[in-house]
Amino acid sequence: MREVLAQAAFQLFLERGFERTTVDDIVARAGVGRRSFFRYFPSKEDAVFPDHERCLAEMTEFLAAADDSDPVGAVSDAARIVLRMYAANPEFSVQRYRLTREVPGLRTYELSVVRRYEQTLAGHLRSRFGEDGDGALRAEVIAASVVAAHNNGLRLWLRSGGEGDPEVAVDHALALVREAWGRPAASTASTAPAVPEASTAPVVPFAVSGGGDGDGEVVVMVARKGTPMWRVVQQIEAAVGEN
Amino acid sequence: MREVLAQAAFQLFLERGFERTTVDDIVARAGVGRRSFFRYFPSKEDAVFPDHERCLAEMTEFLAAADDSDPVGAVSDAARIVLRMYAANPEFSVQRYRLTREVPGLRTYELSVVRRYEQTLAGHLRSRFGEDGDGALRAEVIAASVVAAHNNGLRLWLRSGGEGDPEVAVDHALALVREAWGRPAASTASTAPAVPEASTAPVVPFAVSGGGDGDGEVVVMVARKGTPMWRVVQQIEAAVGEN
DNA sequence: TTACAGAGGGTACTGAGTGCCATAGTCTCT
DNA sequence: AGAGACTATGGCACTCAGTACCCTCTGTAA
Repeated sequence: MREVLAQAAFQLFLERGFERTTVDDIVARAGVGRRSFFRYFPSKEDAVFPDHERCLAEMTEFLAAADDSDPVGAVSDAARIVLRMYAANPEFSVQRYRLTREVPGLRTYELSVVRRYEQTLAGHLRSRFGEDGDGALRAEVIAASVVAAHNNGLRLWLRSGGEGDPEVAVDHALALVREAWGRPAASTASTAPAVPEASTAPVVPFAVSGGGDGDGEVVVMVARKGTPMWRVVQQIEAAVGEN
Repeated sequence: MREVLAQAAFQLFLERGFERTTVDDIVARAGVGRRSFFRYFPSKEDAVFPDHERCLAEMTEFLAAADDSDPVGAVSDAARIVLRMYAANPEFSVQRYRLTREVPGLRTYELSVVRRYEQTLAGHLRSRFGEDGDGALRAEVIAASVVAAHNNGLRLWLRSGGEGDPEVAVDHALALVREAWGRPAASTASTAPAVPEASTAPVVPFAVSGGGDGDGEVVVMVARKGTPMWRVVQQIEAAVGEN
């Protein structure tokens, strides 16, 4: 039934476009009641990505069983799981890609899906790197890199119409990431110098009327050297105005 | 009017929550017609992020004027523009952060905003790296890394309640990215293009010696109203000093 | 047979977002 | 001053996604 609905929906989306297809249209073609649609898909967008939940679960399971010795390799392999899901149905994936490119609502929805993959990868890396120090930072940056690399290779394949093997492009992209992050780089983390807090107002803005029309007005500011940048900007924004 | 609506909306979101606030509630509090709301904000979510459009335009402008010698440094500095927008209104940013964490719809919306920043950065890198070979790949991965690093530092600051200087965490995070992807060394602040614009210099900084030790020194700046924020900041950074 | 459970269907409602038109203020040209 | 145009705003009606509530049907166990 879920399958029937997903297929009916996808057909209609290709025929009339996503926005010009109502849920009533979908359930009419599928021959079911409108209420049933929302039983199987929380939203209209979900019908376009019917298999991501399963794929996400698969990735989670894979990472839980992964070897601890090479976390970056593990998340790279986890990303390949997603790739294979796409590669398993080239024509569907390509059509969906074209559809998603056209429809802003679907693009946004896809972002939230990708984000969940990314967070799953980041969570795994975090658990290996540790939460403290730069562990969380490295985890998130590497996860983002892996996802970006994967998506680059995947899009390359999708734009080609689903011809050939997508894994070669993705492998190459992931190799580039591994080259940058894979080896344990000597962290030259220099603890940033603490900026002293000025108790007195660091910035004193004056608005001075200029030519006569309000637009040529000039703002004069006085700041102490060493004032934190954000505090200066805060004052200036208030003075210069948002326009 | 836009401002009035945004404030009324944000108040109500904090009071009753996002979903439990209808557009009718907002326009009632703002004292305007319902139709006007959608004139200023395409969707209810947009009212929560009223300044991202301007910030994105600012970033685009900044990158268009950026030096070609150090693309990674340029996109890092571009990311700092976003940071400063958050830092300019700490209490608002923190409240919005907490709100966004709670509401799935807002999280998704924020993702689409972040994505646009990322694509802007990637576009700039792509134009410098070249589209061919690994140029596009490197551009997208580095853009994703920069965004992830920026967001990590930003979230750290937001979770702290907006205390202190967010730039130190973000600088540190961006340094980690630069270490992995950028060329060696090159402090970010020192690459700031030194001045410029003989025609209409928007900012004229003066350093005036103060007490005797260099720390009490005072800087006087003059800016025309309507000057792009990033240009002002650029000048001030050169004058106030990097730290 | 009744009791029950679970899948699907139907109806009415809320609320976001849009299209269309009316009205008021402002600017310009003569 | 007055006609015409342009812009900002309000009002109204409509579509459609998503939800709450209740109904029917079917199969199973006692």
